[in-house]
Formats: sequence, structure tokens, C-alpha cells
Amino acid sequence: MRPKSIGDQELTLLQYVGEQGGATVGQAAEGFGAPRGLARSTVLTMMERLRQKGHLERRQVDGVYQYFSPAAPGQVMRDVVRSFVEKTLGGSVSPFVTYLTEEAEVSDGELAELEELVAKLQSKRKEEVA
Amino acid sequence: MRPKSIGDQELTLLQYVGEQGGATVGQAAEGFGAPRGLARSTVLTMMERLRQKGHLERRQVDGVYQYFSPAAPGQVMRDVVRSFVEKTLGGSVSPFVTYLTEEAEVSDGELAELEELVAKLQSKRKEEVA
DNA sequence: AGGGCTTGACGACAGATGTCGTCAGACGTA
DNA sequence: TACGTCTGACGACATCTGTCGTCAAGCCCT
Repeated sequence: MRPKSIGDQELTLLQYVGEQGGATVGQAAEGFGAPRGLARSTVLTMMERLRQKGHLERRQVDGVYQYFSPAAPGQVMRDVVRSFVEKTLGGSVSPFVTYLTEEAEVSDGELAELEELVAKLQSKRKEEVA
Repeated sequence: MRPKSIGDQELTLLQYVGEQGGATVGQAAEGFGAPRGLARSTVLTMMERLRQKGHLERRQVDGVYQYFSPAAPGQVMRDVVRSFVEKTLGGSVSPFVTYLTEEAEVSDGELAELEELVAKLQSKRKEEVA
């Protein structure tokens, strides 16, 4: 099995299920599919594909399957970003930083994260130099 | 015309051509395809698909076509990153920052870029508050 | 019993990608 | 002239994604 990939729509759905702390196909179809105009069968297919890829697991509860993400919250996103950086950006985050600098809208919270990140990296540098 | 998409391999090839400042299929097949075990026809197909999507243009030089990127250097990468952030991350760069914080290897140069970015954002905040 | 709705499991299809093989022409050299 | 080499243009195929429609079982209400 190769490193299971994920499509954009699949990822969004996976996120949704994760946020909901698990969901049945019916719930996902209603809360995720309906707003997007997706048929129930489409949602089901995606959930099953995600399950085949190991991104979702399911358990029978009250007669119906309850799907949930076996991964820690945020883990999926991190994997996706890593894969993007490695496969698409060729391992360098420079293009991303350039993007941030030139056109991304950064919220206050994200700015705070960035500040923290820079501080952390700086202290690490010192450490290494020392 | 829809926002022409690009596959990973196609993007890498586009990058290559850009870096070379243009190339013929033969050159790309040798310098890009060969190292990756790709047949000349594969490279040709990708270059033509890139051309159909408007990411490459060609001109006949000395009898053969010379392909080159009509976009400014770096522009393509920026577009790709933007598309990734919007389509895959849902417009928020948080997941990326998290990734940077937790596992990315950031070079000195990139750190410098980040510092500058943060400084820039901070000054902009002050301005807006004022 | 008869309907109607929900759930699961399939099978299908179109478009995008990644990869090729092959064919017809142009070109240069033996 | 005959041959080997490059170049372009096609046509093909497999896989992955995104989307569905449909069918058979169950279950609940009348």
C-alpha cells in the first residue's frame, strides 16, 4: 500500500467528521453533503474510500455505523501539509513564506503563532550555536 | 477557461523549464526526464499539456520548438501555494504555521524571511490600529 | 400486510494525471 | 540513395477523484 493520498473534498469531509467527533453517513450527508449539494451516496462513497485508506474507522452503534477518525485532531492536516511541502514544494518552505509575505491574509491569531514560531526558531538557533 | 490546474509532476517540470530559462523537448527529456526514468514522449506530453493550459509557450528556434514560461519566476509557485491554502486548507494558514512549528526544517534564510514577515505584519497592525 | 424512509454496498462515469508506444517527416551522413 | 536520429503529434491506458443512481434489507407506522 502506498502512502494513502487524499483528495481535497475527501479531506474536507474528513475534517468535518473529525470536528463532529464522529458521524454516521446520514449525519454527514445532512451536515456536510446537503449544504454542498452532494447526494447522500456521494458522501457515503467518500467516507468508505476514506475508510479504505485508513483515515476513518467505523463502529456499529444502535444499528448504524458511526465513523470516526482514528488520528489525533490536527494530525491529518499536518500530514497533508507535510506531503504538500515535500511533494509539491520540493521540501522547501520558501515558496510558502513568500506567499505569506506577498498575499496571504494573516489573522491576529495566526500572527501570534508566527511570532511564537520565530521566537522558538531563534532560541533553537542560539542553542545550536552554543 | 477554468483556472488551469497543475499536477505535481507537471509543476516540477514547469519549474525545471523555468529554471533553465526555457528548453526544447529534447533538452527537458534529457535533463528532467532521464534522471527520473521518464520516456521522452512522457516529457513531451506533459510539456504540451502545460502549453495547452497556458503555463508554457513555445517558439521555433533553429527548427525545433523552444518552450518557456510566460510567467514571472516564482509566480507559478505562488499561485500553487495560494490554491493549496484556499482549496485544501480552506483559506486558513494556521495548519501551515502549525506544521512549520512542529516539524518543518527551516533554513537560516527562511527564518530570516519569516522574521521579516512578522515584522512587516506587526507594523501593519499598528498602522491599522492607529 | 403495505408503504415509506434509512442504511449499506455496488457499479458507473467523466475529468485530470502520469506514462508510454508508435508513426510520419525532416535532416545529416555514409 | 539509404539509414539512423530527432522532433512532433497522436492515441492509449491505468489510477485517482468527485459524483451519482439503484438495489436489497431493515425498521417503523398505519
